[in-house]
Amino acid sequence: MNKVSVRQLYMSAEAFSNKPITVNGWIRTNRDQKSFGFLTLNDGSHFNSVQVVYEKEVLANYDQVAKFGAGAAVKVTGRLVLTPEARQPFEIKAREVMLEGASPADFPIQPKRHTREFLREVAHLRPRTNLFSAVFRVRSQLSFAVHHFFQERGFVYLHAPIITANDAEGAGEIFRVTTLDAINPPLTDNTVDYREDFFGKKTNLTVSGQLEAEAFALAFKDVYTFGPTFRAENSNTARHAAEFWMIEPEIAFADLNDNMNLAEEMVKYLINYLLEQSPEEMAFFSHYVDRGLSERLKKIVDAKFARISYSEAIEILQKANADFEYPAEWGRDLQTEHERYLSENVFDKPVFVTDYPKEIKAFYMRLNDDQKTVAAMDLLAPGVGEIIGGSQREERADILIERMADFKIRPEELQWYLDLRKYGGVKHAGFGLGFERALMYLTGVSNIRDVIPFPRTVNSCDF
RNA sequence: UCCUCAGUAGCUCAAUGGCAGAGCGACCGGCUGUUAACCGGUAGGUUGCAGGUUCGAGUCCUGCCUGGGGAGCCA
Repeated sequence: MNKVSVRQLYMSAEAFSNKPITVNGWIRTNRDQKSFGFLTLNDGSHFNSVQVVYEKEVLANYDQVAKFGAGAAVKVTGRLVLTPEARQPFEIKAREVMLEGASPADFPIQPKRHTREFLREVAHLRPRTNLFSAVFRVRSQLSFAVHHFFQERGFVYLHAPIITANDAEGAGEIFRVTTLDAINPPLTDNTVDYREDFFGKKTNLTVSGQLEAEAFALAFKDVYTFGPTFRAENSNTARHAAEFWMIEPEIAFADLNDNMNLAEEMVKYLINYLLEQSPEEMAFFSHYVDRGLSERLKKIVDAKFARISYSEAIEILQKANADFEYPAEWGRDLQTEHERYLSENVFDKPVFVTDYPKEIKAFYMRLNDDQKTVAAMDLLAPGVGEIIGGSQREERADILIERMADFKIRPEELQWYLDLRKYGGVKHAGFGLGFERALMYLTGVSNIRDVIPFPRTVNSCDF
């Protein structure tokens, strides 16, 4: 028997026309009548489902099939019939419908509208809904697109460590990694003695693979990381998670402009990739999740991203005819309301903001000639805010050491990082792209918890 | 962490301090082409938890828990 996926049917329906096939999947809806009925069957291989027609005079178990509930798994054997005049392009005339796994009446995903909040509580079952079926197939596609983009350009993919002893990145609160007994840890002078811990020192989950990526960039020239990242921040927003994935390219012999060019090229590549590879899903998002999404994304591909300096941004904001809760002021970080105003009102497309005051950015960012700003860049996208943060890195050892001192980072903690400047150091740059933020931007899904299979956030680690 | 809104049937929501309800879903029945089918009927409740005020609390007060939205932090 020819076992096929629903995707195969949609890809080449003609080839299967009138042929006997077997499809395995889960019932979305079951509508029975007196002598025949219809199953909507989805197997996850395609956004769309396939309609199965079953008839009393064909199926010996008709009465049982008519009672199969939503969520039940079945194996359907029958003949594919093209139905160009009907609402669906084809259907399966069943010769046999076998129950593989029953689903009682209390199956939570019923054929009715559910809120995202409710579906989060049944995260193990929500992939069987239209929305999450689309989201997670696109998530898979987008991961692949990221690799495609960099591999086509000769970048080397680097697996940065998940566990690290770097405590100096300043990228946020960390999760401690330890095997010590939490109730009775080894003490020396009344403080926990991490020399007795697994690694013989304090260790934590990574907050960024950047420092390691820099080491590899200064060997392979163009590299990227793509892996999980952990932040123990007590953030309670729709765009923060404790565990998320980040893409961090790092390019050598390159400056901030090269960096922005790469970021812009990548964002456009990812959009194009999804529009081509996931047309059904993107059409669904554009219709039901964020109206007009596809058209907006297409416009972005053709647009030149705006680029302004932080100082220019402050000027625009100060002259703006807008009622900000906090007025823009040079030296202070941009508020969310400022970022939104810039990306949504002023430019209505992604905008790079560059050259921030050194005090509000990380120690490794390259000091500009004005001695007041650093070669940093944030990409602000309408609707989701900051999706990329990056910079040209400080390659001058003496200045880097001064900057570390400003941030109270002892050089011996990052001797290996300083070594990179000592031995063949060269100008280089890189950025971090929040994978989920990109996914939110590209799908129109507005809560990060709805683009992560099993999200981890403050006070929530279920499943 | 702060501000704010909410928590009542499986889900989404009503209910002036005075009998706890509807729609959807489920279940049962009907229907010869349905497609988030349609028509008729049935069942379904510790009103988030713990106290308090009151003759009487879903409703008012206090504390806690959970969730949404916003802010900060950031990707």
